[in-house]
Amino acid sequence: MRERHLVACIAFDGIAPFELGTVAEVFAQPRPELAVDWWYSFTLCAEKPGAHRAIGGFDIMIYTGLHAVDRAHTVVVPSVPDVRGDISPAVMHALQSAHRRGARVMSICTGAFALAAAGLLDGREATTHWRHADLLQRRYPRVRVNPSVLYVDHTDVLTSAGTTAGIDLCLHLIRHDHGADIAGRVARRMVVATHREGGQAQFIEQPVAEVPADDPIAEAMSYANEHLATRLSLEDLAKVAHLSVRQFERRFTYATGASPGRWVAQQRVRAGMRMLEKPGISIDMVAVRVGLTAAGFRHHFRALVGMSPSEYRRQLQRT
DNA sequence: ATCAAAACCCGCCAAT
DNA sequence: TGATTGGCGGGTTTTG
Repeated sequence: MRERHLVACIAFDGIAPFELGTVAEVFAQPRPELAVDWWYSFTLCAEKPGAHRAIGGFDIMIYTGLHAVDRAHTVVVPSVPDVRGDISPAVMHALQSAHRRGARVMSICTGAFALAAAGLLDGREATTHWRHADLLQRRYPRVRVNPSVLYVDHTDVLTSAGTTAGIDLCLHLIRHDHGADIAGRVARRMVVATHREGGQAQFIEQPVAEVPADDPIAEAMSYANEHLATRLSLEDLAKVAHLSVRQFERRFTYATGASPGRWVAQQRVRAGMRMLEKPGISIDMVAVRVGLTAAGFRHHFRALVGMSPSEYRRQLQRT
């Protein structure tokens, strides 16, 4: 058992409970079932310990001051209450010295404003909720704001977009710390998508779960997921949904943000990715299992993941 | 790596 | 009258 990995999360008055909850769920929840040799130790802290009002009108009692940040290996800022307001000097200083010490500093949603105020994003690419991207850019011109990704990872500094993208970033960190297999199991425990790539457009990707279960589109989606190895033409899927091809296309795109063909290709790559995470199965075999030729699988994999299947697999070994 | 054929995607629009 | 539907054309993407 190596030294405990300390995660300090900084809260403010007006804290966003969802973002905070995300971080707590990922890092504070004990995971004995994972059988990893270390896990995180989570501390919620604030400049002034005591009751802090959360969005929704309830109070969160915080017992620890910013000194928790001084010992943390990872510092999280899940949101700031006012994107136009100033960050207190004490918080800025805590972030700066944590970063100087070599701690990882990450933000979710508007938390990027705190990182930017502390100067940690100067000259670097960063993201935040798309609604505040313009303001972030205007207030901190030296930050290269990219509003169309889910998260940006600079290893030492990480930023993520609105709300659920924070989950993606947390899972991304777990993937880095513990490997894709563990990250996938945590994701499955949380019942969220295993792996949404950081580079994906914020608007395009929508979880399947947002489609009501009795929706014909949802039926076509689960049919597709269960029959990835087969052909799955537009016509097939439209038939499953009991819709005309044209209407199916239209409603599918409306429901998911992606056209049927693209979505199916994505599902194929994702399924292939999960298979690649287990050693032993050849890439050609994976391709067949997800309904693509080897060349087609490589092609789509690279387009979606940004690296070849073999690179992806090699990268997992190194963790 | 290249290329033709097939499939997909989406604006358009007449018919419900 | 406004919303929904579904066929068509043809530019774009995928496949083999």
